[in-house]
Amino acid sequence: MLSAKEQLKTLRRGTSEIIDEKDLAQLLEKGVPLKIKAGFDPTAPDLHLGHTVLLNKMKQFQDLGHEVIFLIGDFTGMIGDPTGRSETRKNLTSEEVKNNAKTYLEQVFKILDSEKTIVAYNSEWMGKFTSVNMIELAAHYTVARMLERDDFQKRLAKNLPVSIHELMYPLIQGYDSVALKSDVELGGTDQKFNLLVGRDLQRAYGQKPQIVLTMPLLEGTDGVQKMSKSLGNSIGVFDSPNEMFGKVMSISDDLMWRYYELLSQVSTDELRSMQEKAKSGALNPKNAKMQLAKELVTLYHTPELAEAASSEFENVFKKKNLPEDIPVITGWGSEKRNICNILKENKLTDSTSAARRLIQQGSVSVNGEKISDVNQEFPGNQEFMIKVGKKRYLKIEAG
RNA sequence: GGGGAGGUUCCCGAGUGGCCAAAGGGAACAGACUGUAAAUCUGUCGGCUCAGCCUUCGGAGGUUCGAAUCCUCCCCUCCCCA
Repeated sequence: MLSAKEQLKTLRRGTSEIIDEKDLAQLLEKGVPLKIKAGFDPTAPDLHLGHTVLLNKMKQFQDLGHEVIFLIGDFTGMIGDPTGRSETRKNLTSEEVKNNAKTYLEQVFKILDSEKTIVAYNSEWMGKFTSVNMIELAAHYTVARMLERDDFQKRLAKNLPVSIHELMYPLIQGYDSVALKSDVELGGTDQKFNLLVGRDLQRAYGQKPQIVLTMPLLEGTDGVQKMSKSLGNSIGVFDSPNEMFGKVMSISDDLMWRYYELLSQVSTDELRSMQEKAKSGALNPKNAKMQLAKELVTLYHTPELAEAASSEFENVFKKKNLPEDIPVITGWGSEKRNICNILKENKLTDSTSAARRLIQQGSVSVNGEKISDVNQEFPGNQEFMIKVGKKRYLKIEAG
């Protein structure tokens, strides 16, 4: 095991807050593996890079020889975490929760070592919880303290409903820490309140309160809002190599460093030197971004696919060659057909109106020649290539 | 149970009888510039057989030459009182 000091240096990277760092240092000094807890609600079965920030931190603990517990909140999932919510979450059925949990694990072990990870479900203990237990648990916390939470405050101020069961959520999550006797709990900054409740409850149940370590929420590709699938700014763990590579390349330079810090294995020292080189002009930020994209594709796919995605990228965008995976359809014979209809029918545009607009804006080309006439027609008995905007291609084969 | 506010195009949000396919902002898309950067600027942003036509403003009817705007009923959300 590394010295406590070295461990702390690794663990501090990208971290938003450690409560309390001194206590953590003390625990690490002992040189024994710590119980690291991180809970996941099985509500979002599609993992994106935002989720991996936390997983990376778990992986670091794991690599440092600690015991990482991946807690699936199958019980809490049925309640729905009110954190940051402007409205009550829809409750999940136990069926949905089960399915989501399964998908979750498949994705998670791309990062965590499945051999070393302990997977726990909080229904294991919560399912046996009696109503008496529940009331005892509830007695450890006051309404006023619970309502201090910002998200509840906002809702109350706006006269939006807060259901009683939502007040129970932090208590149950906190009780998980009691049940697991965790030494450290990880979570996003938005989880701070819940994580702190865990400390209070551990104290109430006669345990040593856990260290709380919060990780920042990763911004999405827009660089502003947190990464979320519903906002359309996410990079999914299961995105295809080309897609993932392209999305990473499209982020801003500032955001790139953020991604480096939170998603990459590049060491903190090396990262610092890269940033300096980029500043002085010795390193083209674009190359740094390529490297990051390659690293991430390697991690979630394979080195070979990362290499392929990288050269495909160079090929298409730098050398302006055609991409390799252009969809191909068979033509429609000698009959002549209107370009707008061709675009619409092959889903290159949403409607013929959209097709017309794009043509008028000069973003449609056939065989490399810009189309300007909305009424232009093409027979389907010869091969040609349509390009819409920068990314949409379609090849028509003679038919 | 009583009283009040409101439901508008992907989202937020103007619009109270014709000039409304509906202001403004955001998102998105396209063009310029580039490193497919980002930022910025410009344009587009319901549909169609596209200089014209058709369908939209919670739902169904009605008044009117003409309704997102007025009337009736219904559905939904929120507030206040009980």
